[in-house]
Amino acid sequence: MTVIALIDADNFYVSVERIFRADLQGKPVVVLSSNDANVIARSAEAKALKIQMGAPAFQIRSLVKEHGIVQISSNFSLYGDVSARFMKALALFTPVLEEYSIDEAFADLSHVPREQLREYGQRIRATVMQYVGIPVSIGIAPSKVLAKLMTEVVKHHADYEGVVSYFQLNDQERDDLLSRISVEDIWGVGQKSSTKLHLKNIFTAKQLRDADLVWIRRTLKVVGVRIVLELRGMACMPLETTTKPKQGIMSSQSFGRPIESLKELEEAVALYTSIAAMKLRKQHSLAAHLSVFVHTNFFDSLAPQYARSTSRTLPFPTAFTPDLIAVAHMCVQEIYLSGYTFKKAGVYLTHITPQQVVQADLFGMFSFDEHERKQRLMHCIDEVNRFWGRDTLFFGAIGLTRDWQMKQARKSPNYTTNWEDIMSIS
DNA sequence: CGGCGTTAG
DNA sequence: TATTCTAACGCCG
Repeated sequence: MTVIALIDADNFYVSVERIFRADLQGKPVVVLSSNDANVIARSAEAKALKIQMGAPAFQIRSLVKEHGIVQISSNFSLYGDVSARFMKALALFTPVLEEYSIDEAFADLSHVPREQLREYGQRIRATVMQYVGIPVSIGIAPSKVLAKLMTEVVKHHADYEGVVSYFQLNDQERDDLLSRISVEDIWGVGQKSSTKLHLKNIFTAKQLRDADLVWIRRTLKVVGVRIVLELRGMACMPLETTTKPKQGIMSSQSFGRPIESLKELEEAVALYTSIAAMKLRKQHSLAAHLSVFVHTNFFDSLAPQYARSTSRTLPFPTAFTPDLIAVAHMCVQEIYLSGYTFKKAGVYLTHITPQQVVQADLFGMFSFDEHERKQRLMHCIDEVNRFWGRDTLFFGAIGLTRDWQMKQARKSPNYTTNWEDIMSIS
């Protein structure tokens, strides 16, 4: 039988910040989204103060003052780098590893004798703590959905010491455990599905596990059937061990301040296009379709509202930033309306194909030589920026002032990815 | 195949 | 003053 472990870093972003700031231990800490707008990670102490995930920063201001909560702007290059080290540490324990998200991985532990699973889990925890410096929780089970559930359980019961295995429980204990879990806490069961289940008097994980599969298939489709089977201990979600190129690449951001002019909107869209194109090249892909969206501030009930998107199919797949910016600008010009105050814009690249496969277009506008030249140019720019920092070379269309860019007042240094920010001991 | 709905972190 | 960002998948027409 398959043995799957889910290794989940505790409060990952906060834990990463704590690696470099010993003074944050034991304190309530939150990490904020871009524009320092929302809470996107909370330390255990912050959770104890009832700060909700996603809470707008301005809503927790009195709590911050009262309890001395430390607020930190998100630093995704730092989190990404620590995540890579985390995954590397996990790879020491199994060749079959799915990097599920920035702070979680599924590992196949079928090779470990059943009675040694918990001890093995403890070794993983200790290793990650020693090599990376972050605490993790581990749930072990015969399926992904159950492993996810076990990880949630372990986080709420200190006596498990960070590792719990479904295999250590007898039937009665499994039933008891599943009866104490609400359906909405199951991985893959969201708000809409929960409501449907509640109407059928299904409230707990045990009730869902024992539900009628025909009704489930009719109501929650194949996704629901898969979840039920997994709850029964039948693995039907295989581990995805290879990283597939993204099928869509999005770059969007709320502005640091409202934008009214077409010129500034064009600059912002040019910036987002170049970021998206960079991600595209990083995974060695080309895109053949580009969409742009803009909208006003949905939360400002007094302001006139406007939201629109449009897209273009490109004559041939490309990752050449200037060509993409030119198309993006056509899109913005099409949807821009003066008299509105824009809060957010974004660029979405789709119809993504591998770089190697270049298909000449039907109308003969495609020149392979030109394509090669453009690829070499972008490669040079990427290399320069990789070495000297991402803002070293950029296209003029982005603008020079960019004072509409997001605010991040409380960002930690890039300790591990920028020489300027490396720690010094005095 | 595109658009929509749902879920996730 | 202030409400994130990104991605995947399944269904339906």
